[in-house]
Amino acid sequence: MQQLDDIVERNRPYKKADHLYRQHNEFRSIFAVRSGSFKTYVLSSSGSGRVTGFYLPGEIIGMDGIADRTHANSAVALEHASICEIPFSQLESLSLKLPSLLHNFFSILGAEITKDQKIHTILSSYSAEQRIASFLLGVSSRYARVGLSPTRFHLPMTRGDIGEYLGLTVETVSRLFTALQKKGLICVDNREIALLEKDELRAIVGADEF
Amino acid sequence: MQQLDDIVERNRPYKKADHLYRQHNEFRSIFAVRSGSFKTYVLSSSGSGRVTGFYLPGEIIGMDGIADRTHANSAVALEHASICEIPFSQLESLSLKLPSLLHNFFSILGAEITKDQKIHTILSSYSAEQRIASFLLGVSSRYARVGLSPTRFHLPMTRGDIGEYLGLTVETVSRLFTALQKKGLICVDNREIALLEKDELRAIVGADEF
DNA sequence: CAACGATGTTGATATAGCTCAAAGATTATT
DNA sequence: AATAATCTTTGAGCTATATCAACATCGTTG
Repeated sequence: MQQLDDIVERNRPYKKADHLYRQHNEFRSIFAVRSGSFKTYVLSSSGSGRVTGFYLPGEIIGMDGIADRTHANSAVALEHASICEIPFSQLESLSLKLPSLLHNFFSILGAEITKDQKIHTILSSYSAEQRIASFLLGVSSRYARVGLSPTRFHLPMTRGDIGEYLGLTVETVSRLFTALQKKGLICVDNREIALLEKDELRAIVGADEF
Repeated sequence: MQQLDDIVERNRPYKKADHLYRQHNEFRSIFAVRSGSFKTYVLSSSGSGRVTGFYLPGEIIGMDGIADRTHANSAVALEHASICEIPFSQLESLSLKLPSLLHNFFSILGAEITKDQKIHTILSSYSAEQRIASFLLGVSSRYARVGLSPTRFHLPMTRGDIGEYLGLTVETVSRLFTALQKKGLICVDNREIALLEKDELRAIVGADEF
């Protein structure tokens, strides 16, 4: 643990809209979010970006660069944020000496794979309402993991970001937030969300997740 | 290389519809496809499965189990197939001794992550026609990688499988195959596909892929 | 070889979510 | 404080794709 701590660099804080890295940048490090949040996105050649992920405190960003040593996404802060930078080459060499570190790191990579495959299922088979319900429950349990409230939280991203991430338009996201509120399942005050009826949200998603 | 070879187990061949592993099975190994092909899928509680991936010769299956030591998908042979089984715990301990093996393995995991994120973009923003074009070009370059023709190939999966994978219905997949054929971009004879105008397919996809 | 189940195609119709538009709310900038 | 820019909401109409249905083809098995 001490040895891992030694290779970690605590960077300057990032403010909203600061980039952690950009698409095609050389891959050097992965980053652990300490506070705040980031989104990753790709720019299609037609200009319009698509959000590929959101990263909340305690989560790891940057694994999109491991394969070909070039970042496939850009990563940008959604609000004031701070991170720990972990130089990949040092992580790699330290892994060779610390089996438990290697094991943990494999788990982190595996979790990223499992997470991405779950989104595949969501995008290929869920209705708009199911996507939103699933998204809210997902954010909820991610906040819970770091000791924050799973029922009342702040969304750091715009409706547009959520839409891009879930393959929906802004308008659809907005309408569904309103609709879920009318049904009494959530309470929306701009970006402040309260999940009032988690079980009903789970019922909407249907699958045995969360 | 010899040491890696020593831990690899060459299993009995699999025939169509044989399972390599099933959802919730304990994770023990990853598998390299030697010949034939597999699909991975999840069963939603509502019964209907969703295909999460196709695996062609030279590709690695099973990384969905690394995170929590339990397979998140099932994997089933689409045709006669053979694999190499690589017990994960042995791969892990061998990685500690062979830095280049570790490095390669990280690259493989990274490539899986990059691939899954690309599908995310496809599903969240491409039209049905773009999805099909992208899928065909993807299969083409994957066959090319193992020395097979990138312009004439056999699809081992059903239209239904393709539809589930791309978030489309069977009917839409079928109609688009017909439509692309009418435009003269591809030639379809049941599961035999010829890509006649790759550049035009690329133009449909639009992005700078392939 | 006949017959059955699985797969593939095509057509007609329905609908979920998109597009376009406009106004209101919030946040950032001067 | 005023203004601009961005974000959010709501409405009306449209369209890409789903759904439903019927039939054709393929491949397997008795």
